[in-house]
Amino acid sequence: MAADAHDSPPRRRDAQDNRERLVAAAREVFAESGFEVPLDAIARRAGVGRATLYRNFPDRYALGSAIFEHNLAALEALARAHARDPAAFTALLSAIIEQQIASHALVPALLSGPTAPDLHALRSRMIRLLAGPLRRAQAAGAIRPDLVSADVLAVIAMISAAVLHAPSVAARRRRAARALQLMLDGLVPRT
Amino acid sequence: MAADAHDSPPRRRDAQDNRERLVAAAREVFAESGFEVPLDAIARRAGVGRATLYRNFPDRYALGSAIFEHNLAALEALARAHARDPAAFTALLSAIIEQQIASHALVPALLSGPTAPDLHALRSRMIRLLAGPLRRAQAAGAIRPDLVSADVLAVIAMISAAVLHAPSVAARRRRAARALQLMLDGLVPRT
DNA sequence: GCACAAGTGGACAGTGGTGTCCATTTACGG
DNA sequence: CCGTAAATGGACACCACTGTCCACTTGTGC
Repeated sequence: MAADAHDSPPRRRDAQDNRERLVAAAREVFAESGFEVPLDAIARRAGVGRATLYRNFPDRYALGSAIFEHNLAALEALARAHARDPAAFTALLSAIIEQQIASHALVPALLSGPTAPDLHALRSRMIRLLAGPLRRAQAAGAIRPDLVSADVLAVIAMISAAVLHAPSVAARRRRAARALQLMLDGLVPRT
Repeated sequence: MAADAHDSPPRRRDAQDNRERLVAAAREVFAESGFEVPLDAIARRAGVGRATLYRNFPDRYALGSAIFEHNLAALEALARAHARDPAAFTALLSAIIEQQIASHALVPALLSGPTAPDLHALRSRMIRLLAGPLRRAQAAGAIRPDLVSADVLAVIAMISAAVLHAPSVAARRRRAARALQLMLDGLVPRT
């Protein structure tokens, strides 16, 4: 899972560059055209041949994992930064949505059934990452006590759905904010 | 829009039967395999050739519209039945979700951008259908007063997303109920 | 610089879905 | 019954995407 740099003979610099370019291109293209975009487009955007893409990532989900991995590291850092903050949970939720707006890869990766092998590990990390903040938010009375991990994944999927078909990034942000507001407050008026 | 039975020369009975079989098959297949299923599968299920399918419905969305039309009629009947009930809104919401569980065609049809021509009319009917019950629910204090039509479509999309990847119809129902509960009450505890 | 392996990308065949065409079948009116 | 036109469905050509192969190019250690 973290055996990158020490046991295999070091890769050529250009090869490593291409790999990074591919991940960056994938993030962009997924954001523009959704997760089901043809892989051709990603290779073209990265300025490499198809073969290079397939050599680095056997399929679409491997690419998704790479992006997901990257995002997850950022979220874990954020969680550590808010280690004692009862508002960490909602901050993480916002960050996750923002990532979804930027890449469109996270949620399909999160939800896809048993399609993906290592993807399951990433999903577990995501759940583990949220467990602490969720518990703290519940203890502080900020989040309903009956909310469980599966609910949180569902909530993420739900807000993503509200965002999906928006025409622009700005529109996506607006809709995400509204959806999060409705989700937190509920449709039934308070007091 | 409702010029079916009087101006064109009456169609042959078998042709009409086939058309109905196709719609029924489409509803089943969409429910089992999602809206993006190959049209072959629908023709096979209906026991007709591909050409017959294409003659009746130029594309996937025409099929979606036909199902949608049918569902919408049922919802309009339901709305009339609850014409004075302040709980009509939530009843309609539940019914819509239930339809989505049963067909998977409604929400993609509702959301798809400018892809579809007559589909826009159906979406408008849906919004109009919900407007009255929404206003009544708001007047009764059952639904937050700032909720607008666009929000309602978003809410429908959100709950559908929570349901999408469930392995069975029973699981879908369970998840739909939970999502609706979270949506109505909100994630933040009450009182 | 040079040799050599790592890496590349265009070309290629395979696959699955779409939409159309036409010889044959089937319902309907007389 | 029979003639006719509507209707059918399998065959066909088409297209987009996938995944692999191999002759060539490019970094890297000496």
